[in-house]
Amino acid sequence: MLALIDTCHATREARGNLCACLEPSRIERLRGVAGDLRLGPGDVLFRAGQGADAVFGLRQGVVMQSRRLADGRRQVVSFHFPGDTIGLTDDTHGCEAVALTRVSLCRIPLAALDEDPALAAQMRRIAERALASALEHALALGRMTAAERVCRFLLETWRRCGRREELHLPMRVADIADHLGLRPETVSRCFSDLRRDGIVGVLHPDGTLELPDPGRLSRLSGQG
Amino acid sequence: MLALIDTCHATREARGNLCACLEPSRIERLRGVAGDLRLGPGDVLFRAGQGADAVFGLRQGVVMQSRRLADGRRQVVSFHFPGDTIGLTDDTHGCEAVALTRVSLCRIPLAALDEDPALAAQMRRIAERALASALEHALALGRMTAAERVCRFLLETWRRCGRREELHLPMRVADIADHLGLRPETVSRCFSDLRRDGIVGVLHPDGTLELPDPGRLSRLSGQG
DNA sequence: CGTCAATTTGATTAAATTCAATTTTCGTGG
DNA sequence: CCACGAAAATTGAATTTAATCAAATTGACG
Repeated sequence: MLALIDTCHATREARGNLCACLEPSRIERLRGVAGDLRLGPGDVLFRAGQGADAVFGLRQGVVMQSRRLADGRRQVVSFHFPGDTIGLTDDTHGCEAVALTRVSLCRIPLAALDEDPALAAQMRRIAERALASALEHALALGRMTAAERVCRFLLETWRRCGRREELHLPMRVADIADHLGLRPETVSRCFSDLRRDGIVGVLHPDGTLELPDPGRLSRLSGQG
Repeated sequence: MLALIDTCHATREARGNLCACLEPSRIERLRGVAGDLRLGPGDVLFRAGQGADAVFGLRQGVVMQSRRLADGRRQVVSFHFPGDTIGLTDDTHGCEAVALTRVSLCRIPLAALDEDPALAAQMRRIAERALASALEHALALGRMTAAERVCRFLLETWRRCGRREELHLPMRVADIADHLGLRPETVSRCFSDLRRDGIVGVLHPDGTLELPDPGRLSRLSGQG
């Protein structure tokens, strides 16, 4: 567990790591309450409607959060990558969280927040960032074309995964579609167009996609 | 100012009143730091990009928050009604906030949060609710038809305004359209259809709309 | 009463969905 | 290692929804 929290701390990013803000002494204290968790592809971290008594720091792997309307229509709320904090909600989970790959998380009981004001403050910052990012996403859904949404998604994911040459996308096309408010066929067509124009490389069977020119993606994503 | 905070406290709702959670002694302390603010229609509370050093409790009136893409496309992020807390963000405002009516607010410096853990905790709850509501909205934008979005908007606004027989809608059709990711013409057509079917009454010149049967609206809003 | 802006309504167009068919990928077992 | 079957992704054609363009109506305000 010691190693776990250290790794969690090492992954620190401006984005939203719960431990990122804490001084060593605080982290020391956190060790006592944080739990370890490992999941495989398809495993459920929590379900919609379930009570929330902890948040999770994602160390390794990719997690997807989604909601459903009664008639089956699905909205994929977010994809999470290492360093992200998952499970932030008001007493009851509104979404279901599923692992898309092998995943390793550390579990932080909400009770720990009441005991540590610095942790609670960091939690608020994370909630604020999540809110800002949800509003950005709403702007994309409400005001961007299909092509723009796909470009923005790739660009955003690229940024969040460390701006490497290649992107690892373990989710299915249908998941991306439900994230962007589109149909899988539409997402597929957008990918094909981007490939044809040389803006993205081929999508390898393992989910790896090459991004030769993120700058061009940016221009196509409606002033991202 | 005393009366202001009392009113703010009196407006308490489960929804998101900053003062709602506080015991009288806390509120007493808040009096020392909270400021009063009054705006008229069209006045700007804050702009996008501006640093955020305070949040605002809305006592009276309606406030609209919006963002813009570089090419002019606009997303109306939210409408706020009495009892709401406005201005929650990560250090810099991502939206512009404008008064749609005469508005009265109390201003709470963020510094006050550092001094009062209970206030900070309430702030976190408010951020979490705002996040949940932003995700709901994203679901609507991504997965609902134009008619469903309009019904959901009316229903949601009706709930937030105290479930009265009539609804006060001081915003323009274009504002609702930019909120729902639609064009004004489309929103207008949806309203006309609802009127034709007797689901809403006439929209009076002062912005008042009668809602004879919220239950039917609910059924039309995609399992709202 | 006249002007301007906002809304409403109508006709046409464009974008994305839907339906359908084909190809590719992936897991399983021979 | 290769063949087979199921699931996913891709591509094509038709349809639907909402956007766009355009005109008429309504309402606010001097």
